[in-house]
Amino acid sequence: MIREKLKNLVRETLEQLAVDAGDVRLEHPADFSLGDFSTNAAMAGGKRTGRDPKELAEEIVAELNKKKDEDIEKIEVAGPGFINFRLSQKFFAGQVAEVLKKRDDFGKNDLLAGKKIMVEYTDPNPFKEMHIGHLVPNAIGESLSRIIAFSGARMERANYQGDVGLHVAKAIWHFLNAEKDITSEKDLDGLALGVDYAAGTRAYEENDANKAAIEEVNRKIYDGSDAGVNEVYQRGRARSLELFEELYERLGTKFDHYFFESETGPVGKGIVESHPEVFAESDGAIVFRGEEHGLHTRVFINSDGLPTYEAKELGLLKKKAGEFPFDVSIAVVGNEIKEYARVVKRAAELSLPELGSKMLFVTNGMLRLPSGKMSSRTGEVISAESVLDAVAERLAPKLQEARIANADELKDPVAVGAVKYSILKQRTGRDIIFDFDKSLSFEGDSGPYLQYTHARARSVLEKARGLGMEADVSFRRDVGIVEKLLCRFPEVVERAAKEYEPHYITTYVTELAGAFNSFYAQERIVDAGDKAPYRIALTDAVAVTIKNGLYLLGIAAPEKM
RNA sequence: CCCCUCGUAGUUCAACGGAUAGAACGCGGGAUUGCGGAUCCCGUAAUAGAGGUUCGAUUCCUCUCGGGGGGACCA
Repeated sequence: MIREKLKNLVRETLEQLAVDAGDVRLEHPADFSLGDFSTNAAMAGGKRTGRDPKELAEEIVAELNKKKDEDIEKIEVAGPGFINFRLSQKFFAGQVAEVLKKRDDFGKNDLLAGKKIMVEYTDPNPFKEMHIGHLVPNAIGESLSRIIAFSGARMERANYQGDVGLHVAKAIWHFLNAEKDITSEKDLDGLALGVDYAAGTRAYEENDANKAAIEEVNRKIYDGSDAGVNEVYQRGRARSLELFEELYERLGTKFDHYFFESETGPVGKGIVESHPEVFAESDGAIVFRGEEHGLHTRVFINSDGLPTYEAKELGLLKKKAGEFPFDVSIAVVGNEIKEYARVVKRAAELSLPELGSKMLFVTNGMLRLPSGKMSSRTGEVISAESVLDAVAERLAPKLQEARIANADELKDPVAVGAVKYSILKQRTGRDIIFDFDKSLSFEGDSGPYLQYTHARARSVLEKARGLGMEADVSFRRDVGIVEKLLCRFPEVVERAAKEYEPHYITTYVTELAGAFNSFYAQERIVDAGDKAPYRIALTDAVAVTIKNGLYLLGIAAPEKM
C-alpha cells in the first residue's frame, strides 16, 4: 500500500541523515489542498536533536526528492515543519482501476488474518418482546462482525439469551393463573411477546402471595418437576425464539451460535466452585473480592446457591470456547453492564486464564427519545418492531416516487437503513438521541442519503451501458476529492476493525457520497466527450465503494429507489 | 462518600497530540428548465470554567461546575 511505501521512504531517509524521530507517523492533512499525506517527522526529529524543524524538514525533503517515483508528484515543507506528499494523477487513476478490479472485495485488509473472533450481540430475553434498546447492540454487533470478517478474521456470530430467571417465572405464572390456552395461537403469541410478563410483574409487586407463587414457579422451571409449567415454558420459549428470528431477518442478521442462561448457569457455577483460590465465601454467598484488584466485590453465587449474571458469564465464556476456539471473544453490552464486566473479566483471568484475557466488551448506550427514556407516552416499552414500522410508514409517501415497480419492497431496507445509520453514525458507548421528527429526516447525513446516492450512481451506469459506453480509467480528468477519498477506504476499514468502531465507516461513506454528489452536480458524466469513459469508471468505483461501505454497516444498497 | 464515563454551533454528531475545530438539521440566500432536486452551491454559529505538561491541547494531567452509569446476592 502507498502508505507503507511512503512510511518506509521517510524512515530510510531519516536513518540516512542520522535523525532519530521516534515513531514515524503518516496522516492525512485536514485539508486536501495541503496534500495527500503528511508526516511530522521533522518536528519530532527537530525536537530530539535540538535542530530547527523547518530547516530539518527542508533537508529531509531534498533527500526524499531524490528517491520519489511516479506515484509521487510533489513533496514539500509546510506550516511549522510538516512534510507533505502530493500523489500523482497516474497513481489515482491506478487506484480507480484497482477498485474496479476488486469490486466486492475492495476494502478488505489482512489486519486480523488468521484470527478467530466471536462476536456476541443483541441478547434478547425470551418471554419479552425485543424493544427499541435491542436495536442498538444489534446494529453495532452486526456491523462489527462484518468489519472484522472484512479484515481477514474468521468470525462467527453469537446470541446469548436469558431463558431462565424471575422474568420467565412471572410470565408463566400469569399465563397459568389467567387460565390461558397454550394451544391457542393468540395466547401463545401473547406469552412470547411479553403480555404475561408485564401482567406478571404487576402481580408480583401487588402482594406477597403472588410473589411467593411466582417464586414457586421459578423453582419449578429450574427443576422441571411440573408438567404444566414445563409445557408452557417449552412452547413459549420456542415461540419467542421463532419471533426473534423474523426480526433478525428483517434486520439482516444471521447467528451461528445461540447460548442460553439455562445452560451457562450450571457451567458457571462449576467454575466458581472449583476455584476457591479466586472466590471467597461471604454471608452465605460466593463472591469475588474485586477490591484487591481496584474493582468492587460482586456476588457470583447467591446465598440460595444460584449462579448470578457474573457466574453465568464465566460459563458462557467456556461454552463459547467449546464451540469456537476463539482468539478474541467480543460481547456488545449496555453501558450499565460496564462495571460488572470489568469485574467478570478480572475473575475470568484468574479462574480461566487461557480465556479471560481474550474477553472484550464493547459497550453501547441507550436509544433515547428526546422526551426522556425509551418508553412511550403511556409508559409502555416501545418494541423494536414498532420503531421500524413507524419509520417505514414515514417513508411511504416518498417511496411512491421510487423508480421501481413495487415501492413497497423498499420500505423495509430503507427504514432499517435509516435506523441503523442513526445508531452507527456516532462512536459506540454513548446514548443515542432518536428523534422521529428531526434526526430522522431523510436528508443530508442519513442512511437514505447514502442509498439514494448509490442508486443514482447505478442509474447513471445503466444509462451508459444502454448507450454502449465503456468505462476506461486511462482518460482522466483532473484528479479531485472523489479519487482521493476512494483510495482511503481500505485504511478506514482497518481503523474501524482496530478500534471496534463502525462510525468511522459511516463518516467515511457519507463524505464520499457528498463528494460524489458535488462531482455529479459539476460535471456531466455520460456525454460525447473523451472524458466520459473515465467518469464512468469513477462513478462505478464510487458505487462499488458505497455499496461495500453500506454492507459493512449492515445496510442494504438497493439498485433503485 | 468512592469508582467509571461524558460536557464541542440553537439541535444531533465528527476531529488517530498537529495546520483555518468538520458535517448534518434548523435559519437566510441561491442553482445556465441536460445523466435521478431524497441533490448541489453560498452564508450563519461552538471546544463548560480555571490551572498545568508540550514547539503545538477538543484530545494528556489536576481542580471546580454540570449530565449519565455503577458501588454484594436483578441483569
